[in-house]
Amino acid sequence: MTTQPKPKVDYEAELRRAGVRITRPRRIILDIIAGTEDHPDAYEIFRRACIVDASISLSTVYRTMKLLEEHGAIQRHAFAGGPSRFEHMGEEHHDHLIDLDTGDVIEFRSDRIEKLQDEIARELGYDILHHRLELYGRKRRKN
Amino acid sequence: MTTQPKPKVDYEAELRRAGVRITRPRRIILDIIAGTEDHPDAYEIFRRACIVDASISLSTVYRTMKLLEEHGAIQRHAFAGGPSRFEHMGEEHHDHLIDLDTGDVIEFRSDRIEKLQDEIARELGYDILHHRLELYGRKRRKN
DNA sequence: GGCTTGTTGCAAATGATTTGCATTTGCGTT
DNA sequence: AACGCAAATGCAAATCATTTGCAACAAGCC
Ligand SMILES: [Mn+2]
Ligand SMILES: [Mn+2]
Ligand SMILES: [Zn+2]
Ligand SMILES: [Zn+2]
Repeated sequence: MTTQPKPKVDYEAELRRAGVRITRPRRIILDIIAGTEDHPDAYEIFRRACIVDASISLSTVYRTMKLLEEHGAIQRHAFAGGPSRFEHMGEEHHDHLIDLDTGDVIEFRSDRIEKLQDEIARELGYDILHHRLELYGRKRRKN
Repeated sequence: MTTQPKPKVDYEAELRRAGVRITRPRRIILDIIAGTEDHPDAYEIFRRACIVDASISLSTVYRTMKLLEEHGAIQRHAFAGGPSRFEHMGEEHHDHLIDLDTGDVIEFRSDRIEKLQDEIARELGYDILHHRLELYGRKRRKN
């Protein structure tokens, strides 16, 4: 009955194609992360999944997050001082600004920074496989 | 007896001034982090401390790291998939490139990236208190 | 040298995440 | 539609990094 806002990608088909069994818990978890724009942690996903099916276990959430991560369906973020948080793999890469007062996570993207990172790595003789850029701050006092 | 390569800052005096008691374990740990240029984790610091005084406990290492961090004497890094690692607070800020094959940590600094970060935060209405920029990569294949 | 209070070592507690295992289930096959 | 088997699940117990309670101990001050 609960219809998710049309997901950009059909993860279910994609995973099935990769030989992954689509079980009931997996489908539920997949719908949750495909249907949200925030960055929930494992326990929050578990909580939301329980609303749909109270028999789902936290272990399965963890196992599924790892599986989805390995298949490139989701991304894991380890923000400072908290458990891992997840989000569906979006079309375009972005980094995050964390509001230290509210905990809000704001997404942003800077092609210039991305480019500079590549240049730096190149100069050091490296190829970047992935990176992590997080800004931690608070709302500017409008004085 | 063990003389460290002249530390840039006299943390001991600095801490004492702040009302922190300089105990034997603290002095030993302080010497270790002041005298190294790498990024050891708590257990590695514990191991090195034990060479000087086998009675030091891991708890004390953890407690001391937290204390030193609060007093701005050291910096804590939580690189992907491992325990926290520490380094003495250097004169100038820098970010890190982690070699995924060897685990080596390479330091770098880009004023342009630092500046862009500020601009981005400003545009979003934020002031950055601190940030985290880590590049994960591997040596470029010289082909 | 003794006093007061912060510090230590040790063991037990925590929080996040993983894992062993017996039971269940997805899904290609009959 | 029922079978069969490997893969997935739930639950409890195990791990890992880090923290904490508490009694014994030691820094800094008179
Ligand atoms: Mn995001
Ligand atoms: Mn460094
Ligand atoms: Zn980025
Ligand atoms: Zn930086």
